[in-house]
Amino acid sequence: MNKSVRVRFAPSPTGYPHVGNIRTALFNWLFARHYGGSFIVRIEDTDVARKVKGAVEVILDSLCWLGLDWDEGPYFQSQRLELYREAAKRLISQGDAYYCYCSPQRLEEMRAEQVRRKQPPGYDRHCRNLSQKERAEKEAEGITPVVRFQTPLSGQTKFSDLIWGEVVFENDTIDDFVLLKSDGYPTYHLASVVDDHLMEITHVLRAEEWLSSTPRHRLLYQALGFEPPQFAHLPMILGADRAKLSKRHGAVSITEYREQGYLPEAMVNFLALLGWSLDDKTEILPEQELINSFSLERVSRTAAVFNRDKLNWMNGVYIRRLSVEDFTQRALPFLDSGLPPEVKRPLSIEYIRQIMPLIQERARTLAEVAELAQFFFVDKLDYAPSLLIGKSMSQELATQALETAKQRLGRLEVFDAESLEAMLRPLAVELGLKTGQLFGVLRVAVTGRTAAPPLFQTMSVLGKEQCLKRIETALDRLHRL
RNA sequence: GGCGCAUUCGUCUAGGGGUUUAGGACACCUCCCUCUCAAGGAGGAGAUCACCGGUUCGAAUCCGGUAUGCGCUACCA
Repeated sequence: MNKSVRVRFAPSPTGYPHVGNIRTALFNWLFARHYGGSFIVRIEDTDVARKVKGAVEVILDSLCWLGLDWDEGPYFQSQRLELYREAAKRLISQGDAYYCYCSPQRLEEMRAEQVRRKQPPGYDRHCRNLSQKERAEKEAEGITPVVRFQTPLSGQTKFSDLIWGEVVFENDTIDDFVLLKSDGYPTYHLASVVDDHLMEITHVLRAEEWLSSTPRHRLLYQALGFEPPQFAHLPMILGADRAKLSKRHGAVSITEYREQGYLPEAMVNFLALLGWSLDDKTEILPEQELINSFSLERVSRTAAVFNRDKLNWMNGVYIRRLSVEDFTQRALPFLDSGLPPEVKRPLSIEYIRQIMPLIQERARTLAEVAELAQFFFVDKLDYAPSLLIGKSMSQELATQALETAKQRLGRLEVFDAESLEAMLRPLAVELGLKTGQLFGVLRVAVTGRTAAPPLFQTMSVLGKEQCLKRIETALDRLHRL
C-alpha cells in the first residue's frame, strides 16, 4: 500500500461544506499523508441545476483553513465532459449501454405504480431492446435520449470493502441506471468511475451512503475494462437525535465552526475521532500524530453522533496549548467583531496583550473571548447593584469595605498584582472580613461580574485610575439601594 | 416493498472466546486546590455489551433468527 497511494476528495458544489464531507476529506488526506501518497481534489459539478455559486471557493477555502493541502487539482468534471461522452459511446457500441427515450413523466408514473404495488422501484428497461426503427422514430420526434447502463440480468457483484469486508449484491436488484443525462452531463456513477480510472485513484474513501451504489461502479469498471480501485466506506455522522446531520442540528457547515471560534487543529482532531480511534485512551492527537497513526483498520463501522460538548472541551484544550502571542493573534478578529460598537477602534494591541493571558485559560472558543474580556474595554459597567452585596455581607459592610479599599488603593504607588495582594489581604483581616468577602465586592465593582479572572491581575491590567473610578461608581450604586 | 449494513455507559469509543467486578474521554455529581470563574487533582454515578436461541467447560467477543436504526432504491451527488 506504500506504493503511490492516490486518493481523492470529490465534493459537489451544491452547498457549503458539511462537516461530514470535511470528515471524508480529512480521512482521505490522512490516508494519503500516512502513506506518502497524493491527495487530489476533484469538483463534481455535473448537476447544473443544483450548482451553488461560490460553493467551490468556500470548499477550497475550508480545506486550506484546516490545513488539508492537496497535491493535484482542483479538477472540474464540467471541463471533462468529452471524456464521459466517449466512455458512454464506447459502452453503447459494446452493447453495455443503450439510449433511453422515456419521458420524465413516464418514469414518474412508473415509479408511482411500482410503489403502489409495493414493487421495488427501478427502471423497467422499457428502452433496453428498442429496434433500429423504433429508435429512429423517437429521434424523429426530437427526443434527446439519456444513456443507460445495460445491467446484467443475473449473477452477482461482489467486492471487498476495506472497512466493511465482503459485500455481495445480486445483479437483478440493480436497475439500468442513467450514465449520461439528456443535458449531456454524466451522472455521478459514470463520471466518478471514468475519473478515478484516469486519475489513477488507488483507494476510494467515501461516505457509507455510497456503499449501495458500489456494485454499479464495479460493473462499470468491468464493462470499461478498467481495474477498480479499493473501496473503503466511511461511517456517517449523525445529529444528536441520530438522524442524518442537517440544519436542524445547528451548525453543519464547517464555515460556521470557523466563525464560532473553533480552532482548525481542534476541529481536525475532533473530526478524526468521529469514526476512528487510536486506542482506548488517547484523545488529543495533533496533526502529525494523526498522520502517523491513522489506519483504515481502526475505522469503525457504526455511525457517530456529533458531540458538541466534547468539541467544546477539545477546543479549550487546544486554546490553552497555544502560545499567548498566537492566541492573541487569533483572538484579535473576534475581539474586533465581538466587542460592542461603542468601544473605540482600532483596539490597542498593547492593552490586549496584557488581557489575553487572563482570558486564554478560560475560553473554550475564540468567539467567547469578546464576552469574557468585555469589561476590560467598556466605559460603564452594567450590573445589578445587589451583586455588590455578597453572601453573608450587608450593605453597610460592603460600603465600608469599598470605601476603605478606595482610600488605600489611592495611596498605592505601584499598581501591580503583587502590591495589590500585599495590600488587600491584610485589609480583609483589618476589616474583619474573609478574603472572599472583600475580594468579592471588589470584583463586582471592578468587573461588574461575580465570575472573572483573578482579581489582582485584573485590577493591575485595568490600572489604578480605572479601578478607582469603578469603585466610586459602585459606591454610588450602593448608596442608592 | 427490495437490497445492503449496523447495534458496548446520554454521547465518542476500547475491547474480537477465559487476563473484565467491561477500560478511557466528553457531559453530570462530590471533594481538594482556591479571592470568584476557569484549569488542574482525587473520587462517584452511569452499560443485564439490542433481544432470543445455539456452539463451547467458558461468549460482549463465534453462528442463526428477531427487533430497531441507518443507507441506497433520481436524467442528485
